[in-house]
Amino acid sequence: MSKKVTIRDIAKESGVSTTTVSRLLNHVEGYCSKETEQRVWNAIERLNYHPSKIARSLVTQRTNLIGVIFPDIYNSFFQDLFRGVEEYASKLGYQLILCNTDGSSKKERDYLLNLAENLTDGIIISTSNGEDDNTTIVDLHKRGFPIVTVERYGEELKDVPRILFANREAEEQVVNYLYRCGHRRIAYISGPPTATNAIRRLEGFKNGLKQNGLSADNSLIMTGNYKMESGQDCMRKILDACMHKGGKPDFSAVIAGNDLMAIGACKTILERGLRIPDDISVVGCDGTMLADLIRPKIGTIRLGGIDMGKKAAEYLINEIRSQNTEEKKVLFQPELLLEGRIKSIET
Amino acid sequence: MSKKVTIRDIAKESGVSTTTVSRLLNHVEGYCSKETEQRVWNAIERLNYHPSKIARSLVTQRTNLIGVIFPDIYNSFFQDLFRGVEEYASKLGYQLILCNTDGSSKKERDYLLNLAENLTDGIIISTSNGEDDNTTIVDLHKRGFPIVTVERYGEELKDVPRILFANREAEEQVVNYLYRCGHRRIAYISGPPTATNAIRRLEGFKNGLKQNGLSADNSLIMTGNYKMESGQDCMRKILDACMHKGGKPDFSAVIAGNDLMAIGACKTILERGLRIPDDISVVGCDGTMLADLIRPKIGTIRLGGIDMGKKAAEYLINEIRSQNTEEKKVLFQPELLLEGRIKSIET
DNA sequence: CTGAAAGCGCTTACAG
DNA sequence: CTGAAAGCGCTTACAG
Repeated sequence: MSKKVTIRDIAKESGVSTTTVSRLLNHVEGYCSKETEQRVWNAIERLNYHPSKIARSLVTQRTNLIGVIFPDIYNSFFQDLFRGVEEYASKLGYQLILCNTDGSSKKERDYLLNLAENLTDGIIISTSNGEDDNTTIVDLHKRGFPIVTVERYGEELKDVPRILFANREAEEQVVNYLYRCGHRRIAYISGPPTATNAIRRLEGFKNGLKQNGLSADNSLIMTGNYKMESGQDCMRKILDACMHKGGKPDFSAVIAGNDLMAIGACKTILERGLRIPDDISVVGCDGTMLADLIRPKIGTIRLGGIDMGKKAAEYLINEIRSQNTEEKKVLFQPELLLEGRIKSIET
Repeated sequence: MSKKVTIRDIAKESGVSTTTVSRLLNHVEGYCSKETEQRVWNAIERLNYHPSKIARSLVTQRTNLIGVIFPDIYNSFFQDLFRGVEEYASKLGYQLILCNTDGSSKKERDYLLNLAENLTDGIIISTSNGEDDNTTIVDLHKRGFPIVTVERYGEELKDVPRILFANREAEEQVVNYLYRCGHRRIAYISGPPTATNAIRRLEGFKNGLKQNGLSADNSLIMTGNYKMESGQDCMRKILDACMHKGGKPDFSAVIAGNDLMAIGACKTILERGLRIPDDISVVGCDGTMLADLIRPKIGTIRLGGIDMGKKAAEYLINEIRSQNTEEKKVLFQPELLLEGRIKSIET
């Protein structure tokens, strides 16, 4: 790489001090005659000068970098989240460092420490999609490092700014909707029991049953791991256990903890020669493109990842700029996409 | 944020010089007695010291940051690419800054300059999915800045390390396969004519026809924009123009420039009451999860985004470390996923 | 085995 | 309107 052009070279070239060049670069007004200014801009152009962000950061103690930590770039919720953060943050001059953890607590911890102490001005960390270890987050927050969590739960996080999704309410509403459509026996395929949001969704499902005077039947509830294959497997087990003599299932709907498992369930249902939604209505969760693309369409729940990302960025940047110290906590409400995707049953 | 702990504090605390602390931190061997070393580690632990990456970068002139620029985080090819880069680069201690351009040349240019001159040690930039402006890339490369391109074409890039996909060959092979299955009239839905890879795929399609003694029929070729809706639209137009009296189409297969458009085409086909693949076989391109998930399955072409990402990272890191100055150019070959997804026609 | 000192490329009080 | 100088927190020849 050809010799680096520094602010000194510009100062020399245009016959001013580095102070003046720096002021111009940072648009500090009123310290420079128009004529001098022009000379400096010319020199910058001529030498093709670009100030070093690193050097600037060392003195300003800000990098304008935001760390975003999540477990899985293939998951559309996190894609949405990233887009939301980016949309908000890029307008304010921040760039994003994206860290993929594969759900590993160790990676999560490494990234957190790595990004926190040095490199970024703040961090947005979402759920690990598994068992969340929050100790490092709490540590950092206590030390005053700007950090915002998304979909992480735990009493220890109560002072940390956070973005949450109403998981329980979401599944309750789905059950209510199904009930109104005449469904009385509903199966459930849960995400991994280590993931808080999976637990909450399952709780919501059970609450929903109770609210409608239905009782939970354990042979209709299976535990998967948020992957498609587990949706297939769980559906197989449920169908094996719950068929009427006539070859028809003794339940009329299945809810899965996410869209991928719901799609897995669909595969099994179709393989068994059953129809969706005529024999079984299927509802996923996440509002992914997949739910719209597959035929027949399945019901799903939109989480609003983009808006959650924007809000997370807003909270974080306020923290960074120490504005607005009021409590930062928001619960995002579900948007149900069920219309036309659920069979209505005469009751 | 509580007062920052610096290397000075550690030096003072453990009664050595900052030089010694620095050496320990950087694992420069043989400059420290075991006993002193222990004192230093203790102090680091006690004060919870984390060295500033920024300060280090200023003196070493390296940030261990790699910029990754692509147009669309929702596109699975770029997700694969990112994963590949990450897998390779993270092992060597690099972190990634991800920049989403939405296909905008201006954003692309801004990110390039922004990342290049200051922040990152090198950049991997993929196609913009539209008309690619390569001038900034060439500039940076000439100045000796490490940069690797993925799926960007143009004579001006001939000296820049690059990762390419055999777009032409891919579609040629698809046509050959379809021909062997007995297909004689094949429709094509192209990506945007501003995108070089779309052009090449279309060329490959036409080459394939020619190689098999078939002639291109313009009423069977439509231009979309890589989005699903355009696949639907194009398919509609083709069907409107090319139906036999009996309500059956006068072609037996359609190839789309990517999976999303292929899925759009499927929707239209099914809406018209036609069957896949019995009436029309469908082939996309990208090897996305979508192609496997939708029913009926459609044919597709795997690009190998993860491997391309790994190779890109390898090239880039070699450039950064000035190793291995031989020509860096590789053409990735397609892997066809057509088995069992194409109708065989008696001829 | 250890350290004093220069320097990476900026910004910013302070003085004029 | 302008600049000399200190300093951000490290690394690294150089000297011992």
